[in-house]
Amino acid sequence: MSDVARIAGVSPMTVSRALRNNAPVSRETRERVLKVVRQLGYVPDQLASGLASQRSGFVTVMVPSLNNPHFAETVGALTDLLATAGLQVLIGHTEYQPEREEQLIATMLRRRPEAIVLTYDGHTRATRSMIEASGVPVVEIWETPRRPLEHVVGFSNRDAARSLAEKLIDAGFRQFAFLGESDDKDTRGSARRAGVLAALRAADLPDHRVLAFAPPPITMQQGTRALPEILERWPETEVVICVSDPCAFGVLTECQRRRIAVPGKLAVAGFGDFEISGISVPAITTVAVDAQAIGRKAGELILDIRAAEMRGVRLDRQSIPIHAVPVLREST
Amino acid sequence: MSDVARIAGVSPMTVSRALRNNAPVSRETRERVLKVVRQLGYVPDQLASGLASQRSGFVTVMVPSLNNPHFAETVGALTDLLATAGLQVLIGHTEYQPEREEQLIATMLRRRPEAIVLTYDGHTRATRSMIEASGVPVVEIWETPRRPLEHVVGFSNRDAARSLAEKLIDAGFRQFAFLGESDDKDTRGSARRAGVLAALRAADLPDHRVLAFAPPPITMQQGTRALPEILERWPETEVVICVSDPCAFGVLTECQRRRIAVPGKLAVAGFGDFEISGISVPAITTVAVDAQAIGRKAGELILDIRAAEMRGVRLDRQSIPIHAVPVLREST
DNA sequence: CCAAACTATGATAGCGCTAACAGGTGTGGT
DNA sequence: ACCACACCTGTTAGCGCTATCATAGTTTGG
Repeated sequence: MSDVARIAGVSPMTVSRALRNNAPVSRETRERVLKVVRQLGYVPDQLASGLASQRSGFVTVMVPSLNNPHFAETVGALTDLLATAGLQVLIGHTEYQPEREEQLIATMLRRRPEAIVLTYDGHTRATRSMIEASGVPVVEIWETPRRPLEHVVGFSNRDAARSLAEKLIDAGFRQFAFLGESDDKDTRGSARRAGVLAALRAADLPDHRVLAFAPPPITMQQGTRALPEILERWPETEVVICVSDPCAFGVLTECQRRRIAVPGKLAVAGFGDFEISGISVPAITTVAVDAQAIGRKAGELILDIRAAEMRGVRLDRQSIPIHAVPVLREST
Repeated sequence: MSDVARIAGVSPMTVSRALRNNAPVSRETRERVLKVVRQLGYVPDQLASGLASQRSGFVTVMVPSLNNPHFAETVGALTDLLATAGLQVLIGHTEYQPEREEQLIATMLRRRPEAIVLTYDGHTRATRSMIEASGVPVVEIWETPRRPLEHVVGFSNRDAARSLAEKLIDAGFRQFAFLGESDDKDTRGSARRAGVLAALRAADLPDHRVLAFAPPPITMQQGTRALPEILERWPETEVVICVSDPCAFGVLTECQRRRIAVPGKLAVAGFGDFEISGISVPAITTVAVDAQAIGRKAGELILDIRAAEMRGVRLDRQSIPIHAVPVLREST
C-alpha cells in the first residue's frame, strides 16, 4: 500500500480511503490512486484491514451437510446476498453432530465473524455459552427453536409435517408408518416425526409404526433398505411418510423393484421438495420449503443487524417466518 | 492475550507459544497458561496471528456449484483433511462462469490463502495472471488440463467418456445421441462430448446427433425437456449419452412418462455415478468417479506443498491421477 | 572446572492496515 | 475582511498477534 501511495504521490491513508467507496476522497485523487493500484497489481490485505478496523468481513454458517441440495441452496443464496455487502461466508459442516458443531464454532470464533448462522439441530451447552460470551449476533435457520439463541429464520418442522399428515388423513389414508432417524434428539427430523404422530393421535389413528432407521441423514440407499423392514413389521401399512425426500425416493424405487404399486398398494411421502421429488415417476408427495428464501432472508437480516450496529444499537430479536406447504403428488 | 499472560505470570510471548503445540515451552508453564485460557474463555484472534506470522490458515476452493453432490463430497473431504493441519477452507461457487471465477479469485486473494484449488472449467486470462502474480500454489481438480497452471488432481473427462462410449459400442449400440451443454468451451462437459464423438468416429458411426441443450449445469428438469427434442430430430436414436447423471435421470423419467422402454426402446447413460444412478429403476449406466478421493488427495498435496515450503523449496509440479471407470447398468 | 550447547523465557519490533484527530484550503454569508 | 463550515488529505497511534534476537539458567563433556 505504501508503494501505491508513493507512486500516486499521496499518503497511505488516502490510498486506503480511495479503495473504499464511501470514504471522502476527491474524484481525481481516487482515479489516480486506482490507476496505480491496477498498474502494480496491488491486492489489499484483508486480514490486516480486518485487524485494524475490527471488522473481519466474515460470516460463519453451519450446516449439517454440504451434500444436500437444500443446504447448498440456502448457503448459495446467503453467500450471494452477503457478497453484495462485501461479506464472505465461512462454511462448516456438522455432520448432524452437536459435538462437531461445538468444535467448529470454537475454530470459527477465532476468525472473529461478524455473525453466526446455525442450522438448527440442537446445540451443546458449551456451544451456547461460547456464542453468548463472544457477543456475536446469531441467526438460527430451518426451524423455529423453542429456546432460540437470538434471531430465527425458519418454520416449524413439526407443524409442517403435521399438516402433511392431516392432508393424507383427509385423503383417506388410515394406516401410517413413519420412517425416520435414530439419534435425533432436538433435530428437525424428530420435530417432523412428532408432527406426524400428533396428527395421527388427533385423528384417533394408530401411531406406533415408527422406524428409527439410522442416524441422520437417511440416504436413498437406506430408504431402499428400510422398506422391507416396514413391510415385515407392519404389513398393513398404507402410507409411509419419510423424514426427507431422498429416503422417500429410496422407498419408492424399492417398491418398483418389488413391483409394489405406488400409490395403489403403498403410498409414499417425503419432506423438503427436492428436485427429484417433482421429477420421479410417480412424483413424490412432500412438503415444499423455499431453501433459497431462507438463505436470502437470513442474509438480509444480517445486513439489518450490521446497519443497526453502525447506529450503535443491537437489533431486537427477529423471527422471520418461512412458508412450508404440503404438496400432494402422484405417490399418494 | 496480555490478560492471560498477566494472570499466568508470564509474558504474552509465552502464552503465544503455549497455544501452539510445537513451540518450546516447559510442560508446567504450558499447563498453567492453558488453565488460565480456559478460565477466561480466551479465544485467540487468528486474523492477528495470520498477519503477524504471514500464514492466513486459509485455502481457497472454487467449485462450479455447491448444489452438486460431487463437488460437495470433494469439498467435504478436502475440508476435513485440511482441518487436521489447522487449515480452513474458503469456498467460492463460480456457477460455471469463468468471469465469476475471476471476480471471486480477486476477492479471495485478499485473504492471503496459502493455496488455491480450482475445479477446472477454463480460466480467463486475468485469472491466470492474477494467480501467477500472487505466487500462491494452485491445484486444479476434476480434469487434467492441457495447460495446467501448476498441480493437478484429476482425470481425463475426454478419455473417460470415450471409454464409456466404446463399451456401449461393444454392447452393440450404433445410433448414438449426446445430450450436452451449450456455452461449454474448455469445460469438463465439452471434453466428455469430445470423448464420445471420438469413439464414434473411430468406429465409423454417425456423430452428428449432438444436442447442446442449455448452459451448464443441465438439471433433471432440463433432461425431461431435452428428450422430446432428441426423439423428434433423430427418431432413430438407440442410446442417449448425457453429460451428467442428473440429466440422464431426467431423460429416464421422461421415457417412463411416455412409456418408452429403457433400455428396450431407448438406452440412457450419464456421467459421474451420482447416488441416484445406482438407485433408480432401471439403474443408470455411468462413469464412476471417486469425488471424495479428489478432495482427499488435493488436501494431501497441499500439505506436501506446505511441508516443502517449510524446507524452503517449491514442490515440483504434481499430477495425481484419479480413476474414472465406466459402469454398465440396467439402463443400457 | 569451564567452555559449549541447549532450554525456557522475555524484550523489541513489526505484520499491513485503519480510526481518530489535526490541519489546510476553498466557499459563502455577513 | 472575517468567520463558520465543508471538504479533502495527512499524521499518529494502535489493532492482537508472532519472528527474532537476547538472556538467564541448566546441562554436558572433556
